[in-house]
Amino acid sequence: MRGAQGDLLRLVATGHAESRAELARLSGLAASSVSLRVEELIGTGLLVEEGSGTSRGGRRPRRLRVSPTAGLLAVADLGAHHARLGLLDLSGTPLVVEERPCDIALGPEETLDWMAASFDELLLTHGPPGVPLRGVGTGIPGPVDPASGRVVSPSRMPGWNNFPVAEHLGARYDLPVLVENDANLMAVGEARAWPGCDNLMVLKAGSGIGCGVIVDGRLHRGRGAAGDISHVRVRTDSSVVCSCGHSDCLEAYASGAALMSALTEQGIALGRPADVVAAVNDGVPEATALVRSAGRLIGEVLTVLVNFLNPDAIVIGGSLSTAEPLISSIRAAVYERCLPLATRDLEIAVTRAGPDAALLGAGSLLLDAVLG
Amino acid sequence: MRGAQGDLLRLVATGHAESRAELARLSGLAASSVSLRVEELIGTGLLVEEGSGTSRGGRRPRRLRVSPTAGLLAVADLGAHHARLGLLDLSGTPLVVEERPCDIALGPEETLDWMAASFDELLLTHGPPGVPLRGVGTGIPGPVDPASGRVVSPSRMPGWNNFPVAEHLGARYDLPVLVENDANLMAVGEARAWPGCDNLMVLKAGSGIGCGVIVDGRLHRGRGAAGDISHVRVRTDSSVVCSCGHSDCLEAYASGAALMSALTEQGIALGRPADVVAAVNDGVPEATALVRSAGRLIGEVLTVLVNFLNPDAIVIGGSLSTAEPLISSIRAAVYERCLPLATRDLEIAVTRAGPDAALLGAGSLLLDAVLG
DNA sequence: CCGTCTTCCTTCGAAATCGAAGATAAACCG
DNA sequence: CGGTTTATCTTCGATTTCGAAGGAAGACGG
Repeated sequence: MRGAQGDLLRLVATGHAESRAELARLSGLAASSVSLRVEELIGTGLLVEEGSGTSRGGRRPRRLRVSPTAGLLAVADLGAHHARLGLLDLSGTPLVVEERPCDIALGPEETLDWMAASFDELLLTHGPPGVPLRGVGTGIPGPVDPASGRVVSPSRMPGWNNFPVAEHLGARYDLPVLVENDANLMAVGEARAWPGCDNLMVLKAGSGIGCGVIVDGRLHRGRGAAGDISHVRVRTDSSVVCSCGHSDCLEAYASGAALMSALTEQGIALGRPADVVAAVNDGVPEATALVRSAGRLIGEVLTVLVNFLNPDAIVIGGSLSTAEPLISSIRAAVYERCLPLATRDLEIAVTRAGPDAALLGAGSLLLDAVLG
Repeated sequence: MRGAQGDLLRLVATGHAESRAELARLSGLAASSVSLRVEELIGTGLLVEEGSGTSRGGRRPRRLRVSPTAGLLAVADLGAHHARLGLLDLSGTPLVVEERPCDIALGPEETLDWMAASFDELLLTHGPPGVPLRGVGTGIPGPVDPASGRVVSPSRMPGWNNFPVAEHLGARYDLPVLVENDANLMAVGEARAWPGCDNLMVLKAGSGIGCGVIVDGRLHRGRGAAGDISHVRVRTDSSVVCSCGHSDCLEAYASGAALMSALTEQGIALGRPADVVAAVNDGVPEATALVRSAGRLIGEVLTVLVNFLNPDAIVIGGSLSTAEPLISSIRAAVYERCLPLATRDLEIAVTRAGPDAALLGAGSLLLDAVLG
């Protein structure tokens, strides 16, 4: 699976190429070499030829696909109280996705064991027999050091600090293991849904506020902590001290958790961020006003970043992203205050990849590891 | 100069490789293939063998250099009232650099003609005879569309809006032509002086405030306007309307132009930003106070970007960068307010490449075009 | 319906690249 | 000072990759 062969397989798996001719164009190899390699890949059962594609004026291409029996990826997206778990084939297509309640406060060992048990269960019930598991990946709602696969100073994951998640999973699975921040995975997942957009900011608005950054088509990690916008100081009348020790952090005003506690103070008790959206859709004026103000604050922070990064699109996901007032007030703030040059072709939109974005992103990154 | 040969030449020219062995390691080619190519490059006179390097425990490498007769690059860095002009050899080493007064307000044609005449003069007086000019590049103190080489909505370049600078130069020189924003060029120039730092923010503090961004070792352009931080809203007591139409932009408080006009109001009239630095060094308290406050404002804007981009270093250049209070107040603001995770290994330092950073950056980018 | 055009894919000799083995040259060390 | 180690560079047969030419399959147009 090494070298040129991996490249070709990757191009097919990611949907960038569907025929030998496309592979030749995209890989830069000669058409003859592509044919040779593809023949080998079909021989080893990783690729299959499946009917023919649509003609572009000449002979129809013979469509190539990654074999459904080539392997499976087990991926998860851990949240504070819920996790999404799924199985993907090597082209990143989900076979099954489930959301289950869990509690990361139980600590890393227990949570990861539960995750592994859930994977085993999914494989038993939904995994086609004989298809091998080829990689395991999970998103974490906190900072992750990409090199070591450790959780680093998470703010809301008691007991996880410095825990070697990748190592722990690696001991159980003798396979490529991926551990990455959840917003980063979301960003990678969205990136595939935004072809032609090489620079993307993906905002995850849920209990917390996360952001993943795609630069030049690839996930930008910086030194590991890139994309953090939750502890930016915002301009407000009041003054709130955030858990990070500073005052007036964005997170303290605009995160799902902050909205819920503000609503509780007003006598409206809710259980999870999605309930805030429900309240907004039910026309609860307090909820709508709070969400609007959160959107404005988020938008004001984004103006700085839009001028600086000049992305093609801002994509908003997470459980709050279905609140229309949030999106429109973010849009208003960004378009009002950013440079025309930066907003001229800027799209601000909700997630295209949907709630499985992080799982798809995990699949995408795992594929690279598997085909390394 | 195409393909593998260009790659090898580039590695030597950029200083990444000095011997055949290093070339083999960095290019991924087999050592034997490298030897063949290098022999050819020496044959065509582009590369020369020059003595031997220092041993790393075994046989000493035979040091390779780009031939001084391989070609010249003519580069310029246009400012509002002064331009730096220089000739570089193909390894990006300056043969001569001069600063000359000029006035971009005369419009693009006149300014560019003056630039070309200056290049001709430099070539006559300092260019070794028989060495061909291989590329021409210039930095522009305003936004440049990288694809078309046009100036786009510059704020302080009357008559330049939408002028096709690259095309104009291309008509005069039948050579690769580079036109790029000056802060971007500075960033590229600094990047070579910061090996191992793949993510860099380079601040140009002069009459205006510019910023170039290096992500993953390469210049980040976004849609063409990336790096703009001058029109970010800052938190201040007073309220000033900026030339962009919004209020309280960073540029209106912290740029060299803003500092000069503030000092003029206090009865201290100065001619150029460097005079502000002189005033600070002379212990003029008004100047020092203003520079400190400018540094704090810049630093507060940078906190957002540091959390977001998580760079390896912030490099500060431009004529104000020699004012020590500016640097220290930027440092203080960033270290105080950023996440520990983001500042743990963050370096905040003044330019290593010096006043020629933009010229060196132009050379670096031009080399890519020449060896395309 | 039949020639022409376009695109896709394969065949096969030519050329580039690899990589193992050896030659060269210097540092290290008792 | 001579053997040992380490690193650089070259030689040469084996392998991979290329690319021009041609075959295959369908679109297009009269």
